[in-house]
Amino acid sequence: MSTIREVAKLAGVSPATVSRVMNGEVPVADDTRRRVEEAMQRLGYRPNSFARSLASNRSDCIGLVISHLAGPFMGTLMVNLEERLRLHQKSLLVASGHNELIREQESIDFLMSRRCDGLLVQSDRLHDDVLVALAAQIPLVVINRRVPGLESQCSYVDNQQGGYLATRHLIEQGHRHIACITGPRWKQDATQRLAGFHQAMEEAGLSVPEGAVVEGTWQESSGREAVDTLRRRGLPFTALAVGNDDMAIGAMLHLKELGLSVPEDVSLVGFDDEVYAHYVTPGLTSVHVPVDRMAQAASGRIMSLAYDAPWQGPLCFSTHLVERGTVAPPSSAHVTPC
Amino acid sequence: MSTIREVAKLAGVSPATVSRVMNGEVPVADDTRRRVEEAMQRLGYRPNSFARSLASNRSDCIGLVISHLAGPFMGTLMVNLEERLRLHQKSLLVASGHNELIREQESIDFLMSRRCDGLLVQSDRLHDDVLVALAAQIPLVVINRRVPGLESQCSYVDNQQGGYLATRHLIEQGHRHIACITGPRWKQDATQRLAGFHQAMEEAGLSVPEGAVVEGTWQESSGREAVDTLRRRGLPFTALAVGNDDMAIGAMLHLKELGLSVPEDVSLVGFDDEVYAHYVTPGLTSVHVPVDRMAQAASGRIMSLAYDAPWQGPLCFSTHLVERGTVAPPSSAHVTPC
DNA sequence: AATAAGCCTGAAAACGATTACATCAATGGC
DNA sequence: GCCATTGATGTAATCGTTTTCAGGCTTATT
Repeated sequence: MSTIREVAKLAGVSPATVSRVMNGEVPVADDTRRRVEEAMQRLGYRPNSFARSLASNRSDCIGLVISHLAGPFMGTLMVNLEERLRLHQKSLLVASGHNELIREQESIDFLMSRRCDGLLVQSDRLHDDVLVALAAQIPLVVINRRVPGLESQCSYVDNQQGGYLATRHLIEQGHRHIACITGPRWKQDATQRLAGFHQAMEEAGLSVPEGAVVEGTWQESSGREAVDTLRRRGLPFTALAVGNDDMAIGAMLHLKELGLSVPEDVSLVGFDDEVYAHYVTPGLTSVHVPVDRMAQAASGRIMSLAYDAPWQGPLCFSTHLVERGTVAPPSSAHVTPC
Repeated sequence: MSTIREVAKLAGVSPATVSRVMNGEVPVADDTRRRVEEAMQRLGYRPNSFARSLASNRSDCIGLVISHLAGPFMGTLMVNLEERLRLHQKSLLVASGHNELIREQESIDFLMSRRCDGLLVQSDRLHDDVLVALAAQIPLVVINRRVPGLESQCSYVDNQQGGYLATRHLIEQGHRHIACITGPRWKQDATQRLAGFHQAMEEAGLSVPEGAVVEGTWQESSGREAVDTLRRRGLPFTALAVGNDDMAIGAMLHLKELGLSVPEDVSLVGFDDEVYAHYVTPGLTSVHVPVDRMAQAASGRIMSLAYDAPWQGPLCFSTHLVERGTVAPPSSAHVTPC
């Protein structure tokens, strides 16, 4: 493996000049540049990234902490992040939080000890103030979450607007008795979606009876259980606004097992618009989340923070409703299906 | 940020000794070790990974090339890889091939220029000989593919056995007219699964008529199209062995639209056992692929190649059938449903 | 023609670890 | 009691860049 010195020698210049040719900030005479480039070519020169980092104190790496790598839209997230970063010759160093607070913290420590130039963090568990403190130490962008006081470094989706959209759609179809299956309360996206539900109900002058909101775990199974819970509580409902697609599908399959049909007896709206949302019959109406745009914004923002790249654009994205087959007007016969 | 020299000074030893304490290969007196550790603690010392890499010519990074990051089991794959590597304080550098040959090659170049200590490659497009040549340059483990001459560096699933399992299951249920929807011919896993199909058919003395095998694209839509193709060809079939779950679900939904019921009129077996395989009704019977074990083996193997870590274990894993509701004996009335 | 203002380039000092080699003391075998 | 071995440590070279500083050469300004 050849070094910058060998290239310099072959081109008849100093190592400094070779460095300048590579980094292209400082002006270099055309003739010199050509000679250096030719020499690099001839030797198949590859700059040593360790030496470069040591001298420049830059790693050209961006760290990514994901609370759960196998989660729903992590694939889409990573594709978009990786693509954008690589355009700028930056690498993506990935660490998983494995769904545990302590491991998320460890991941951050790990990536910091690797001296990443910036950090992208997708985490529900870390406290707001931990993130604020972190942002003071290193260029940071928070993904899929809004941290008060750090708005300009958070790329996220307007989950409340999504919840509102889903619920208003049900209301517009004539539903008055709408229950809600929400995600874990400690997750920001879950509570925001729930807030949107309440907002739409209130706006329509509809009351949300005690017990009409059931907390699930995001898992399909908890969607099934939530249906049982609602029935046990004896609450009448003709529609369900559900916090994500998995729970919605769980609820839907379970309703069918109970002999109720969707959307005739119960209408349903999911959230996330997963690829498999239309695998159920009828296809699940759901709220689409623009993960790709969120990821692109996050990478743009981290580039601007870590490398002063020019950047502008929104950091908060709104959702839209994808109508399939799980919503219909309530049949008057079924206003009280339980 | 403090340096090794400051630690050495505070502990009253030489930098070399501090280095030895950190790396722990060479013996250090207990008393000295304690003093050094205390000094590191006091200063909050973090070794500079750039300097370390430059001097030791090791990056402690493993590169991962994924042909398509958002693909089906990439999440599971990455969780397991990351976890194992981090146990050994190694980082995972991720690059995506974005489903194009040229970008896969670029990804490899990119990771090589980063001087990763080893490479994990999941690719269908790169030629066998490219991979063999690559393995001569850098510790390499190929994921989900068997490269002739590189068997000891490939972690993969026995797709043929899986295809065999699926087809034999259909045969055992009494099916005689079985069609197959396969993935793209140029993908090794697709052809292997198809080979398993042929093996089972042959073993049972069943012929595979011309046109009974339709090539799809792995996408759900191509499953639908394949059903049309088969019907257009006028081939009688009572069962379908399908190359993956998405196409299987596409076929299933389309059969229903055509007024055929599953499994009464047509039985179906998918492949991959995706989380959403049971979202369709009835749940899709499918072949389970042990991605986690494949990933664990891959990380163990790359550790052994790149860092001489002890390692042993299998690199080829077999699948098993997960029975749900899409397979039943053929009803004699429907031997020729088309 | 003298001076100033750019350009372009080279010399050399970082950057902060690892590691080959040397040293010295303590131990053990004979 | 001598020599060889082993263990613990220090010295100093090394890894391959980037970057500061200084200087030489052009060109423009007066």
